[in-house]
Amino acid sequence: MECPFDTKPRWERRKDARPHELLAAAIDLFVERGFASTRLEDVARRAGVSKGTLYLYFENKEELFKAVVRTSIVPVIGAAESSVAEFEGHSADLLRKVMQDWWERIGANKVSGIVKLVTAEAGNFPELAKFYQDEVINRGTRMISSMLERGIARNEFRQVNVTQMTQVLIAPMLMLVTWKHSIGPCERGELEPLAFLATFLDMALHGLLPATHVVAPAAV
Amino acid sequence: MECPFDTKPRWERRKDARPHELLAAAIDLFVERGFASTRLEDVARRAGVSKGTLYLYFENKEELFKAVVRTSIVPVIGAAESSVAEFEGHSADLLRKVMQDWWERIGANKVSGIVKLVTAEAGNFPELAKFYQDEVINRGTRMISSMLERGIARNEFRQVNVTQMTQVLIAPMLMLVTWKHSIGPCERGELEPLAFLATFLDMALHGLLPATHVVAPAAV
Amino acid sequence: MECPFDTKPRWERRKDARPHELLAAAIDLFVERGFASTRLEDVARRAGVSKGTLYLYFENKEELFKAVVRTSIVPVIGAAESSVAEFEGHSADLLRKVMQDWWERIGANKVSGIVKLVTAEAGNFPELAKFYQDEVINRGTRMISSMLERGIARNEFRQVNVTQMTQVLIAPMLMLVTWKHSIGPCERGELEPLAFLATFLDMALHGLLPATHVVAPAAV
Amino acid sequence: MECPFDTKPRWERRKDARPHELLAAAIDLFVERGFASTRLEDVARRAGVSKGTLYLYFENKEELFKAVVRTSIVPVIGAAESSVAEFEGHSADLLRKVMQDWWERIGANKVSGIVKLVTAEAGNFPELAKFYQDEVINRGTRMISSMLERGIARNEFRQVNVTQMTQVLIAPMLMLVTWKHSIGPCERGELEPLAFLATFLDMALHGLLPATHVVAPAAV
DNA sequence: AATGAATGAGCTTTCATTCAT
DNA sequence: TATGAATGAAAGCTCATTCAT
Repeated sequence: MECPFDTKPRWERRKDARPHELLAAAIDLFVERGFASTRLEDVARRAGVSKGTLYLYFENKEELFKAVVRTSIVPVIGAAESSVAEFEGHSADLLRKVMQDWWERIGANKVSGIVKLVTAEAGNFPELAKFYQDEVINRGTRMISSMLERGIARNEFRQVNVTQMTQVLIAPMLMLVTWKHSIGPCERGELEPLAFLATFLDMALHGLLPATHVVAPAAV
Repeated sequence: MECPFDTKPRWERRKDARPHELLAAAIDLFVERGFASTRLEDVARRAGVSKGTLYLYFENKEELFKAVVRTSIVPVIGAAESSVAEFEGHSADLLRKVMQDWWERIGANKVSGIVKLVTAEAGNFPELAKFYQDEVINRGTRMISSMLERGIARNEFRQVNVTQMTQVLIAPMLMLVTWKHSIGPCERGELEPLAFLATFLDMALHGLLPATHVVAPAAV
Repeated sequence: MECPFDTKPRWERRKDARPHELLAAAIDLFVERGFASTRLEDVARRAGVSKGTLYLYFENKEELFKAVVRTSIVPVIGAAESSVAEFEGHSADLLRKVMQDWWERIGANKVSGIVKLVTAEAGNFPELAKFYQDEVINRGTRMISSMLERGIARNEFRQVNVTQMTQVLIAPMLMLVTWKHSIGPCERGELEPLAFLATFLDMALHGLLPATHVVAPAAV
Repeated sequence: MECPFDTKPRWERRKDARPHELLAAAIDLFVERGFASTRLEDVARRAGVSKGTLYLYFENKEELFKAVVRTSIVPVIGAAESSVAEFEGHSADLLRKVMQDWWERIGANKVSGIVKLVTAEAGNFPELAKFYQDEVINRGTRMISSMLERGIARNEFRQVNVTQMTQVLIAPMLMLVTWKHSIGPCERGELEPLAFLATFLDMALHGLLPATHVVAPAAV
């Protein structure tokens, strides 16, 4: 006789869990092997389902990848947008907060591998590139720019070139991610990410804050 | 008098030119599509030869790639090593020179695509990763470290942590390359590479030069 | 009522039958063309499937070949081992039985082509050679030797050199197989295999049986 | 200053030697690797010439192989034919002589590899098969048959079935060759070829000689 | 909803043969 | 006569996607 509880067939109980399990498996493998080299069969196996099942939930490999981005990265941008919209303090502190959140939710996380993957393979998958551009880069860029504009409007930042400064702020994140997922693992002398970010922020704020501010140089 | 019919031979014998032509085609395609996605048939076609011809000059795809690295990147490292060995002036100027040379010969060049390719795909091709590690990363790292040690020995630099500072100096080059070959092309607001490098150098020298020194922001 | 249009599905799902069908196709083609010259696409086509399907069931060409050997030859050795272990009569009769079984299950059969193939190509495929050595030759040799030792122990055979006599007993089988799959088909005057085997057995028993025995020429 | 003798350019002096050198290289490689697996480039290299040169002397791979057979095997058949035509003694001695000559000039020699190669690959190269059939097998068969007929005509042999006995006489040679070039090298307990041939001859003569003859059994 | 067998285009590599030099 | 660069048809194997069950 079987246990009277939990008699529902497993697949039924799991109906809602499937997409999560598949996405979790997908993110792992995409991060490990990149987009082109990840085999859908492996994703399915890691999620404990068959290849066909994967196609019930995701139209194809690209849609699966988009879903991974949508669940792992886009929400972080949304949160950052909210931070910018709702923050009440000094813009320098807002900037610090946004960078710190990025580090916690992406940089230090497995998800950073997805960011690196896009920089690595976007060229070969134009549709993915476009999707990522629209959903992540443009929104992220806009968010950072709006943060700068807020600072300028409140006279907390100098009248810098917003577009260019936006790139400068993105750069260290991009670098950390590239480092972590390519050269980094081979190197002995680690690039200490938090110290690096701090240095970068100091440098950036040096260019952003009105002249009267004095910033102590950070230890790299 | 020429024959009025199309007398073009089925092929032309160009033993000496072939390797160059093939390497040129290979570098173009590797940069455009990456290692895995580059088809040897396309390389051959672009060089104006057949698939088989390529194999007369390069044992296989990996060897072709190594040859590309050997001809396009390794010599730049060699030149930098010589610079470090032979330079007579202040170590800060040496540092500037090395960075500038890098920018001219790699960063601003198509070759930068190869550097980016390696960061993108090394994980999937361990033998290539090892080759690049040995021939480029280790040598490059050693070269930069020796430059720092020279500065310290001559009391031109402070007693910094050489290993870590080496990474910091590599980082902006890595970033420029990543930027240029992934996000960059999609962006409107360009990251101005020379300005970026200059900023980085200033920041680095700020940490390197003895406290008494006053450094005017340098134009790279 | 059947649909009057051609409703044949693009493919049919025959999981259980496939391995057999593929092995049957493989054995035919291996026997016809040898190992190196057999194209997996042809094997697949003969089995009525596509190239890819073959790889669902066999990891690669060598594994396919091993599977052919395992299903067609190895069991015959197993059966012979059992015969030797269980036989109760005179060792000369056991020897006759084993040779006769070999003829029925291998020599007279298509499978003999596999034996010939191995002698023909083992030199070019060391891994296959090792496999066949382990699974067939060593086991077969041991089986024949044990048969001889049984005869000697029971005083039914003379104290011959077991190792050498084992080779002698293998030789005619090898010859028949070589003959059948190379010179034989071209020849008009057939080598009558059964008569040949009988002659050989008589000769061998002449050397094996104690002097006092008188053996009537046996019909195998 | 150079030696005044031997000033002719090497290629001129070698003009006549070329075919020999190529044939020698070809026989080595055909024996080592078989027909299909032997690369003409390797043959050329071993002969110390270029691939193109090989094609000056031999139309293609098959013609090269035919030439190998013509120089290494056909003459032995010719010699045997002469023996049969000119021999003056007892036919049994003629038979022994022919077998012994075969052993010395083919069986014990590298050339035996060519015989084995044909049994191994004839099926895949019909034109070679036909050539070998005409030049070697048919002539060889005829030669052996004529030897038997001579014996019968001179009342030195019984009235046996010539066709079948011819096959029986070919068989041990075929077996030795197969053994030597496939299973043999793997086996510990060597099949002693000369003893094996002697046994076979005794057995054959037992069937050939008139009843009054008494033949001592040979030690296998 | 779930499965996994089946497909076939695509890619790297090999080598007999040709032919410009 | 001699060379060896160039060709291109194969062949083994992979994997995203489809679809009968």
